[in-house]
Amino acid sequence: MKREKQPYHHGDLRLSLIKAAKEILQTSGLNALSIRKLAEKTNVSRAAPYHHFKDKNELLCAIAEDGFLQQDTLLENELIASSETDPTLRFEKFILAFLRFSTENKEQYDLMYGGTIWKNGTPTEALSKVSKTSFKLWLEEIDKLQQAGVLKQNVSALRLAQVTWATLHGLCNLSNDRIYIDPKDVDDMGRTAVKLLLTQ
Amino acid sequence: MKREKQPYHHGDLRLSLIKAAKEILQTSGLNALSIRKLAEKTNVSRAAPYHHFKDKNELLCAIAEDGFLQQDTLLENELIASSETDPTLRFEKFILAFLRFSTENKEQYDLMYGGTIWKNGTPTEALSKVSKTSFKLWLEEIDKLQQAGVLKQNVSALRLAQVTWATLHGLCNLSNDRIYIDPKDVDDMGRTAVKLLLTQ
DNA sequence: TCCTTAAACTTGACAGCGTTAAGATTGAAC
DNA sequence: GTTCAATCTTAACGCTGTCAAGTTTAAGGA
Repeated sequence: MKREKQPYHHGDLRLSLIKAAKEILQTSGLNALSIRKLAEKTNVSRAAPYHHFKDKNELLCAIAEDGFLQQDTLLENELIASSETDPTLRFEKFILAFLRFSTENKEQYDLMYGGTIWKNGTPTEALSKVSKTSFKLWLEEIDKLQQAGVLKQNVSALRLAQVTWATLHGLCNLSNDRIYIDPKDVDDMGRTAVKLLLTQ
Repeated sequence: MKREKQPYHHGDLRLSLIKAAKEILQTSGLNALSIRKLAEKTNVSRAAPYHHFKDKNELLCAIAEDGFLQQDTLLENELIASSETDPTLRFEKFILAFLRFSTENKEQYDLMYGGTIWKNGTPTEALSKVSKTSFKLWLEEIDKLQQAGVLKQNVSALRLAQVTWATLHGLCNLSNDRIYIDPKDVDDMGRTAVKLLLTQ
């Protein structure tokens, strides 16, 4: 399949690549995401993407970065729009919104928090930064809840944030990978997690 | 690099392949594990492995299966040998042993519980079976703890087992992928998780 | 207006991967 | 001793990420 005639300069290839990549991720998963298919889909040669990303890893990092921004605004909006003041319900809302994001963006979630990027120790500077910012959002929320007395106080806020986040992350993984959990139970599981973590 | 002269029939190639694969996993990670390298390491032709495994996925499943058996006996021994009767301490022991297994066998753990096999919905029959058996071990332990009153009773045993396991799994992932957690804190994190989950 | 330059893009090539088809070798069973 | 199925071989296909070398083009200075 030959490419259509295109102007020699694409215009905004970088953005187009990310957009196309996200589409492939949604419809066909990470395994199906290759630079070459991406190039074809963007009507550009195999090597063109390398003028915008050092290698495939950098492309993946850019997608993950994009995911963090999406997720943060989504969660912030959820909290602001809700105007929920009861801390317990606020906590539950946050958790359910997080779970929903992860199930609606499985593959991108995987890229954001999974081993593909992190295990090999190859996150971009930019990605490292947004991921930390994102965790800070969670940490602050947990801190508020702890001060409001709905979460245990015999552990440090950092540890509390880490462990609660691990719970959430574990649920997302179990659901996305379909191991030990039926995805349809995920909301119920989220509510159970809230129950468990609350100081009675 | 040519292969040494070897007898035409290897003897027990299937086992040798799994053994060699585990070595590569430990030393170089999943990315470095290819059928071809495996064949070379086993002094056998590229296509030979396909007489023992339908495809690469089946090989990976066999390694994961092996991991479940290892892990189960390790955890069972830990519990039996300990002769710890205090439920809380018993719980902590179990959790710490689990975390230790995951950090000492990162890549195999990833294969056992990660998306590589499960997300694509391609676990072997045998693998599905041992993984369920393994979860049952956890479920029984959690059930005992709930009946002993150290875990909350306002949720079903199954849900409790799933959520606590998600917490554990989340910690393993965070530590192995080195995101949000410094691996050296993992034990402390495990103890924190225990504190949080206990009714108290 | 022309020339230069650097960015964006191209083709061609390389090594590595999983996998299959077709044929060779062998130990074991009859 | 012959047969037969299991085990293993080589050769090849199409896919992948990546790089080197050359081409096109937009933009800026003379």
